[in-house]
Amino acid sequence: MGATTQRRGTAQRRYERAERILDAATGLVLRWGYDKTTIDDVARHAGVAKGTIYLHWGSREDLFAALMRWDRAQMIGAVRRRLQEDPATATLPGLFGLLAHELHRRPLLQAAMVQDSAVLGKLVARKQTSTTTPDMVAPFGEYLATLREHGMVRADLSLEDHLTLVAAVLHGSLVSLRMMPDSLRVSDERAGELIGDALARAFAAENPPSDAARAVCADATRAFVDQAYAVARAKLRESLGDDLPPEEDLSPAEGDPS
Amino acid sequence: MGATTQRRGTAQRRYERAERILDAATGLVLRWGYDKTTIDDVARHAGVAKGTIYLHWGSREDLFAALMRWDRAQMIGAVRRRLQEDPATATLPGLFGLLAHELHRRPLLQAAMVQDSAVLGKLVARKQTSTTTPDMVAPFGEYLATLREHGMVRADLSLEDHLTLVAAVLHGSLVSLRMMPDSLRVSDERAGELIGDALARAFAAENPPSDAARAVCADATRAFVDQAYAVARAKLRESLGDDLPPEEDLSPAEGDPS
DNA sequence: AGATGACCAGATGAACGAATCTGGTCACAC
DNA sequence: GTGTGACCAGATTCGTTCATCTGGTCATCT
Repeated sequence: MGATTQRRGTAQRRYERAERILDAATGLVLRWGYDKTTIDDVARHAGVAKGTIYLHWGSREDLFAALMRWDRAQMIGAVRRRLQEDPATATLPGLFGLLAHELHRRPLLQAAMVQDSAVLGKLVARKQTSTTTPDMVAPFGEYLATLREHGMVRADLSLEDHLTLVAAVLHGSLVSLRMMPDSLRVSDERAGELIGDALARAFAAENPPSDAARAVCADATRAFVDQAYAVARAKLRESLGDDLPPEEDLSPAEGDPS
Repeated sequence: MGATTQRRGTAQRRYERAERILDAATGLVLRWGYDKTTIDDVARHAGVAKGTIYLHWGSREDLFAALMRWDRAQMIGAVRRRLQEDPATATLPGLFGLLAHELHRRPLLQAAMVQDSAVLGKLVARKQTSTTTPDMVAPFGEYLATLREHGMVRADLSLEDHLTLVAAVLHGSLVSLRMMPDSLRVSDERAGELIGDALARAFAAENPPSDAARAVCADATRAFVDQAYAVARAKLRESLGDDLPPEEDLSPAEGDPS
């Protein structure tokens, strides 16, 4: 019993330290850009020694890969939590609106999505970040198929059509908001609403769905997000190893990237 | 009479030469990028002497400004021509679909819109290209107001909302198409359809419009495009001066940027 | 009058060497 | 067992120099 407690204490402290390092790295990359952010800087801001970082990750590259995965897992986790808190959001518009909203709150993921070389520097050339996550294409296709069977979305759009529109709208909203003159800019919140709504309307079938269809859609939406979350967690575990606590032990800070 | 004919022949030849130069410059910028394209290169490809370019434009910068304006005027001209040929396209979805389609055919305007530094090089940092053309914001607002009065679009979206969605979707479609894996990519034609359709659905009012409303909308659409074309032409005239023939004397090649 | 291309001042880019920086290591301290 | 930071090889940066390039000019030719 005591050995188990001690073991848990150590892993918890390691995870918290990893988080501190990831937090520090995030802040510095956003401020100075990837190229200018050194391991030494990260260590100092995280309040650890430089060598300590190598206790968590084997190389600089691994640290920054962990960063993206961490932010992504947190975003999907936040969407999932919102879905759980408010069942009314378990719809197609709800899902896209939440996704857009969470994405708009995450400058690092935004930078990755728009391949912002000011932030990501050499990472841009090296990693061709796709707006689709390959692992999630098939599950998204299945989710859409479920919606289509229940008359929730138009039957005349292919998976490619759907992905094109989702990618275009999510991506475009990030960039065009930045470029919009101040007098014409809408809030991030509003942008999220507009995006969710526009996609929902673009995909909506002619006839209003039945209540039973809505219920199936809600279940399918939650299942899809659960799956996305599981994939994101698995990826993050590749970067954090045993430092990542089991799912039920998430730290309270997760979901608030500050 | 004879002097007038001679005058016209000279101006026509000047305009054609200007077009040859602009055509050559376009091709080279797309191939080598703005930074690598020299005036000497342009002259050689256009089959004129280097000094001849300075008979049309005072500086390298002016030449490349003319380039963008030329392409833009051609795009809007093409949209306008399509509207005239097929009155059924004089609708909101028709307009956006045509715009998207023409934009997808114009790599230079695309590069400007997405601020592609591979193509535009130093021009990117210098000129903060907005996805909105300031001169066209108010006319677009008026066009929307007309549509709203006649129940053609939702009454709950502001001008900012509309612009946000238009900018996001047009812009996003350019970028995300490039980033989509080959197996998932749709054709440019299809992308244009999807975009026009999505925006139309996003903006559509609840109730189907009357035939009278449709007619007003068609008139308003044509008037809006006419106005956009006039603005684009005025801008182009700033770059070409008297070399630009009056509107009715457009060369047959205009509309086919090849 | 109009087109041309050699010329030139200033800009650019490549090469080089020296100084500095940085990712990764590991002996040492606790 | 864990955390540390001095150390070091290689990478990067920066200033200097010089060769080459390029935008713009204008005397010359047609």
